[in-house]
Amino acid sequence: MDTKFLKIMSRNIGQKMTRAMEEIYDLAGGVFNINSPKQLGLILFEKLGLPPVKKTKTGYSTDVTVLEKLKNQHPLPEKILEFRMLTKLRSTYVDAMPALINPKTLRVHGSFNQTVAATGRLSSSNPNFQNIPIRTEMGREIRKAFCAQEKDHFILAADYSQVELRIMAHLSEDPNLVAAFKQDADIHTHTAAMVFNLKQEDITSDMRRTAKVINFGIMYGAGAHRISQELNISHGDAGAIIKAYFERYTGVKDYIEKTITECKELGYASTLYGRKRPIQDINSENRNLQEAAKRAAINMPVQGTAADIIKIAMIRMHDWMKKENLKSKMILQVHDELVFEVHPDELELLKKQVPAIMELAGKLIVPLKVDVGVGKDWYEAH
DNA sequence: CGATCACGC
DNA sequence: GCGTGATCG
Repeated sequence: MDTKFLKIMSRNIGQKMTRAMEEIYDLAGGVFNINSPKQLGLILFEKLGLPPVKKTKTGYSTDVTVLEKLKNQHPLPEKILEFRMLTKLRSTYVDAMPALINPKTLRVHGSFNQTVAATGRLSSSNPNFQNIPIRTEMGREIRKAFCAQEKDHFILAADYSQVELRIMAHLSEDPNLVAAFKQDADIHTHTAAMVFNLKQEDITSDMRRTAKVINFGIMYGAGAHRISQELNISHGDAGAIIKAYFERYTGVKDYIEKTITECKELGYASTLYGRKRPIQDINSENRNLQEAAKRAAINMPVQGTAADIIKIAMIRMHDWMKKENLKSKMILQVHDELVFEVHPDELELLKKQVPAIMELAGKLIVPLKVDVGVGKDWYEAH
């Protein structure tokens, strides 16, 4: 860990927080606890009279989707979002990491839990290395603190490209999806072309974004309800897009139906390698419970098989590194990614062998693809 | 300690 | 869909 970097970052975020806080109190016309959704709800929806978009069990929702929708009506919601991002980054990551450094090793040693996630994934705790920010630039900066212990050593990150969709292609044997991966097409652009019945070169970035939501949604068993929320479109439009998808990817449709039927008969869903997850609620009388169980049943073979494959890769990686007496270390797993601390003499070897071992860990009817990055820290390695 | 929110894949 | 953690009340 680069603790000097984290210290500076903490100070910088603190300054931004103070500025945001002052602006928030100004816009709200008074002091309140910004971290309290309850107090914030009163300010937004009663004092300022903004329209409450969504409710929670206990009152007004103030989550990111709500505040995004209120952005164009009042300047406060955007400032709240900024403040929330800053506090999240500082309290969960920037200030938490240094406290977890082991004084003997000067490293942070988290736990990878093998018997927590129902699908067979690992989970990570104290700290959770599997949710270090990457999506926003400010968050991503935190990864600069995750660096090699010794000078001249490197961080190497290797991640499976679209592994879950490739597994869906294998399990469903859908000709369209299989062909896309055999051509190594941009899968979201490919799906957009299918759904909107256009040539790939005519796909706009907005259509691609829609297709990306659909691709992920399919693997989560999402229906028109969730898709409409994610894309901020009507329930009817979302339904039409899903219908178009299943008309083009009939193999995926059949596979999903088969998975649910089989789960109803057996009481479990399983991965390609036979790992089982009991899903009792699949035959529940309660509609909500049964629908949730269906989504879990659809997702288990995909998410669980990806977990099986990366675990096979990790075992083979360890055996190989031991046999070759390597000084480099496999240090993190992030569901579809492995991270290594690399001795400079071994860099070229690992750059070649790590993706090779990962790509061979699963035998699918479509190729597995692994992208590799190298740098002095986790930020540069991506 | 449940609820809410936000970070990741 | 699957997780962990900070914070509030």
